Amino acid sequence: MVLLAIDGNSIVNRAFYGIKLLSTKDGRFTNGIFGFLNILQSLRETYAPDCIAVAFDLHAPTFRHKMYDGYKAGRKGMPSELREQMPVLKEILQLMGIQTVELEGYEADDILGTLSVADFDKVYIATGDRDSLQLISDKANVLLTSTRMGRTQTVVYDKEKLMEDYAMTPARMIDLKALMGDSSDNIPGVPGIGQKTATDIILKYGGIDDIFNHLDTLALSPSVLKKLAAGKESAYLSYTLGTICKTVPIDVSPAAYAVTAGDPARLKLLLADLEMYKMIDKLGLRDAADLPQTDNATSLTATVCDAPENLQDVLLDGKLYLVCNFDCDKLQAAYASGKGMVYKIDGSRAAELLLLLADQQIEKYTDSSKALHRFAFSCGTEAENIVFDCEIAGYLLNPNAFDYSVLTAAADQHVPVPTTADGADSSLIRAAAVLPVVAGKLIAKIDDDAQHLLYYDVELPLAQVLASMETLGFKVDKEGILRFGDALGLRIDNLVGEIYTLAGETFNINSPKQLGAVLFEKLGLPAKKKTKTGYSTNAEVLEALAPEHPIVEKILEYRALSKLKSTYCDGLIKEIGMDGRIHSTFHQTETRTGRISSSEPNLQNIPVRSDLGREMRRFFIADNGYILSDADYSQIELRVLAHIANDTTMLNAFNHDEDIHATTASQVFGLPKDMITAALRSRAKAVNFGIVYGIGAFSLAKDIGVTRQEADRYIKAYLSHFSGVSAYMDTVIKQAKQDGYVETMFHRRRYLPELSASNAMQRNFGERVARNTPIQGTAADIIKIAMVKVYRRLKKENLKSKLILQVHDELIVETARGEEDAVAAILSYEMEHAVSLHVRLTADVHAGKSWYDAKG
DNA sequence: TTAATCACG
DNA sequence: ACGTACGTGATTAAC
Repeated sequence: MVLLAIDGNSIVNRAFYGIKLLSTKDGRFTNGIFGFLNILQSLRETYAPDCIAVAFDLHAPTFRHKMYDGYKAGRKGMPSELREQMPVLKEILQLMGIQTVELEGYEADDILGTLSVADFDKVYIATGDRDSLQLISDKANVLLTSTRMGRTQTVVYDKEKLMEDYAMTPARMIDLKALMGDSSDNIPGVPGIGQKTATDIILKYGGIDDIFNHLDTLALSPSVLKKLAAGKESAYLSYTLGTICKTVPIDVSPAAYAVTAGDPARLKLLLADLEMYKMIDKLGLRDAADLPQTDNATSLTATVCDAPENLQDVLLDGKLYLVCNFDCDKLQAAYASGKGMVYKIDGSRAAELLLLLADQQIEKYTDSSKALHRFAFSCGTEAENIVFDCEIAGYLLNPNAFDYSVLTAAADQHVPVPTTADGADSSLIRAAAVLPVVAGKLIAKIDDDAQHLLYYDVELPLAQVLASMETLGFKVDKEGILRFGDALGLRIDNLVGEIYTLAGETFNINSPKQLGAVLFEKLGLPAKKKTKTGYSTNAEVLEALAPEHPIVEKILEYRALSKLKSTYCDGLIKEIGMDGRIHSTFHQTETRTGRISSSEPNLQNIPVRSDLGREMRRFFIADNGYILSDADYSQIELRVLAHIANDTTMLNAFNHDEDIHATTASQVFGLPKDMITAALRSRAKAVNFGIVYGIGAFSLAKDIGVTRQEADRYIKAYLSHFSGVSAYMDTVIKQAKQDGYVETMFHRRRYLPELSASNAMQRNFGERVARNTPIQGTAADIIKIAMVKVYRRLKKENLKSKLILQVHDELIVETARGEEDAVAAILSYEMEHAVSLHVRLTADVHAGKSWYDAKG
């Protein structure tokens, strides 16, 4: 019989500190449980144990005080975020059919010690605690695990490996600890003797009895001998404290630890409640009975059949419920659910499906409407009347989630998912089968959360706008980019040569590690900052270093140019389609704040701040017969803040068309407007940014190069003069702590489990996010509304001009010649009138042949 | 796969 | 005492 004996407290601690805080929507933390179960499963796979025991501490306070990693110094005990997970973990283990062991007055490792000498053929002791290495024997191995950044590593210790790493037998590990002590365990050891000395002594003379019985004959330095003599009593006490008990009165019969069937149905329910859907699959529980519905077995099998001759017959109450799989915009397979069965529609019937999609009368429910819109566009038609998109609904309900698939939503909403005969499309079939019920549940929640308008009038229509932008793409001058890239390449080659000469050697300049070695070791420049892995070599550090050595400036230029070449020239060239245009993907359910993101390629971070970088935009052009119209909001986030905070000073400034940074400067520095210099205005601008981001004096000081105290004064002055903002910052956090989430003006929601973290850093982060998200998110809501309005106007007025890009506060329309004025009027009107605030919104519109020219 | 860096709003 | 502003995505090196 093989036993896997797990130190529950130790492993769950490793998991807790090694994985960032995860929580369910309603704020229950789950990262410790999640990590523990992952480690448990991987150990089960590797060692295939017949028996499992998970031991937990339940020690009387007077017994050995073991502190856990991460709060050794604090002596506070387990943080509440972890403590609350322990009973749930124990319940899960019970439902898994795994024995947990705890006994008053004993720690987990005493229980492990006892089991390690029980009547098993092999015992694997899983722990994160090196103390247990003393338990190694011929049949007992220690699996020492560590978790960092969500990844677990396990080192197997048997006698040989212990000898290799520590040159000790298991029993000598106790002697080692008796001499060197262990601060995290409150084991004193011999004062003044550390690991190195202790190891030396033990290797030469043996255990503490051998040492102390012959103390006067040992060939050791006088100071060490003196310390040993003085610490004898402490050493023996430490030996006792450090010895793991192997005689805990627990059941040691192997049969008691055999893994039983447990209760898969309740386990599945509990894991679903914890929103650990992947874990349900991982533990093989996907097909476990669904508890609330166990008596209704017939409804739990999806019946799949070929679509009827007339596709209209797949409708359910006149509605189309559709789950699709597209590849390169081509329909691979679609499944529609209705009338108690699931219909398969394959690619050959794409044309018929399109007719259904284009039918204004039929309401469509889907897993991803953007894909449907793209499909329709690519076939030269449009998908009409899509009333439900599962992905978007899930995103609005909780933008912190990992995926928004129909099956995840079903699990989330406790909708029983049917099984199917195994097939490649199994998940599509099951998703289609539950889509009507899932849609009903999610829509009810959307309404509960006051997100009706956001869902139906903003996000659903926006999906079509994004699909259109993706389909249209942005025309680029490929030859121009190639030429620019070649020119950059030449200059880069020269720089590389100069850098090698100045360094006196060749090395990989792209490697921060090698670069650090050259700058800070070989050339002896002063290292200002360190990263986890070595010296920091970022632009901020290098700029400060530039006067010290001519190589630094070369490196900065090299960095800038190679970034331009690799990311923008080479990177964009790869993404140019057969039509000479770049078709980025726009993500509608990616960001926590409600913004859109762009990838493959990212068109939202094309350079603009530096002169050379901005040149890239000359290659983003309009088609023949078109020009580009570019409209951007002026200070939209600060205007949103003025509105939300209802701050009279700020509202006045905006409504009188004042320069907001100058106004801030005048308030913060107590000077009349005409005494505000460019430098003061620039500082005030940084203060305004800081306010939007959630401000800290340190960062502000770093940003504008004043002392911390100075920055602190600016912030205090700001808040005293902008009392509305000051009040908003307080109330939003109070509200967030009370509700567990923050909202934008249009009820876009973001849950903030960080706010109840006991770790001050995490909590501070939560507070900054609470201050920032309603601002950034409301601005995102507003431009999304504007996009839908602009798109509709262009369409309604039969203009050839099309919206092709959004960059957070900026819209770009590829404008047909002759439509310039109409487009400019539409952009500025719809952007400025997207919503009605207490401040005017203003948008600046410019036109030009390239993005470079069109950007004011 | 993660860390460092840097591009954008 | 400790770390240090919000939100993204791409590239490179190195494990």
